[in-house]
Amino acid sequence: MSHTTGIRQVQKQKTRQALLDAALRLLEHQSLSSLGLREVTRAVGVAPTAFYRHFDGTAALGVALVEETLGSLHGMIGAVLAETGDSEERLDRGVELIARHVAAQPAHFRFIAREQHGGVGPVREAITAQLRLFAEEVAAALAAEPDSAGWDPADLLMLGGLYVDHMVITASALLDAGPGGEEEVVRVARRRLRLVTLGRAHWLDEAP
Amino acid sequence: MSHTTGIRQVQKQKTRQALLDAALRLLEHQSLSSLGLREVTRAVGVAPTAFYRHFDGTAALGVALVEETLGSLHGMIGAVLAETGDSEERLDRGVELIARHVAAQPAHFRFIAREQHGGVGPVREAITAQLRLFAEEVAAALAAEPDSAGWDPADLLMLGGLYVDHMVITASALLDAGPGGEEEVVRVARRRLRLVTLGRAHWLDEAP
DNA sequence: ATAGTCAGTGAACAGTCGTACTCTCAATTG
DNA sequence: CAATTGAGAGTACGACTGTTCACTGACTAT
Repeated sequence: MSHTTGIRQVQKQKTRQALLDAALRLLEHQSLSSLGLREVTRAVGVAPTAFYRHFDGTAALGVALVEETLGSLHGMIGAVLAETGDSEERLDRGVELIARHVAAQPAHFRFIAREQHGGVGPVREAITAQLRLFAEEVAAALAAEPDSAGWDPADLLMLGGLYVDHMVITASALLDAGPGGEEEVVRVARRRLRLVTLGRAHWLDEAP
Repeated sequence: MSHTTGIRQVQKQKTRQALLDAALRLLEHQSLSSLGLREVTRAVGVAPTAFYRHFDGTAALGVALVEETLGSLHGMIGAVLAETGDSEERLDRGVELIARHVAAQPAHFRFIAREQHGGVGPVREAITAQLRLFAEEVAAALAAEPDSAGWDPADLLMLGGLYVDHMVITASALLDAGPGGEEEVVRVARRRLRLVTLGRAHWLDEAP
């Protein structure tokens, strides 16, 4: 075996990441379908043709950005939901978690919110698939709770989807809210969640 | 006074509408920020320069499309909510109303969902403003109901916003769902609304 | 040491784009 | 009637786009 550092591979990954970073920055003020291939390479300081060494086109770059953004979030929500403690407490913690992540990586969430219904098919589908995965994870976490006794699995998935959609809406609202307006968004998001939780508590009151 | 038919004005409005229609059709598979001015005029069969007689640019055209799409919906929701009848019944009717409108004018709703978080600032703001108006209308309609006795106005606005956001999500889901999958979307949307309604019924159970 | 691999270069291609001009000629006005 | 208006046509401009091709030269495997 050799002590090869793999300089080649490392450098390639480095420029690839540079392309992703530059694209994400450019996408803060426009959508993917209007993002030019040359625009990205220019921002990195690389010849336009070098782009093809990493991606087939801007659409493929978009899909990679989806993975980068949402791939790292898996399990995190489940971890929060699995925490012990008061229901109200967990709820607040979940909202806070979102707020912190959005504040830490605004561009990533902006991108997701923007391209969730955007004009580039493959990217849209990638986001939809990831969000559905999240909904299933949340549903699985909910199923483990005693409050979910007697619930139809399909209804749990419905609830999970409701939470996920709300998460996306909240993230987007946080981005749209200027600095200082975030507190109000968080307050409303918490009340919304409380209302949903109330509905959940009385879901089985009626006859199915 | 004259019996002028105003042929000039009529023709202008006609081509203006043709531009809007053509743009809406083109926007089904791309987003506004990538829509070319020439692309639209080509679809209409008009010289590119003629575009400026009607809009400052594609952004202004987008704002006009927002007005056209959401302007006609005002009051409709209020009318549904004002209907007498069982709460469950009204709920189903509301979902059905959305489903019918989305099926009747898919392109309009696709446009709204796509540009709500899109890359064109003025359009995004126009949509946000209209949706907030809807939320306020819904809140006002809810306030008139006996179930809302004792509710904080801010909480009613929260609930109205929840309904509106849910409406947008449902519309988008209907568009993404292929033909035949719509029934499932409607079913889930109804269950979501029922859960929210349940939460609403028990909102005042706890101490504020 | 040598041959091969491959990330990145640079020039050139045919298009498309937005916008500024001038011009036309039918509808309107007085 | 004649004078004016204004929606749309036509041309031209420079700038930008995605993609192709042959190429260099540092790294890699043998």
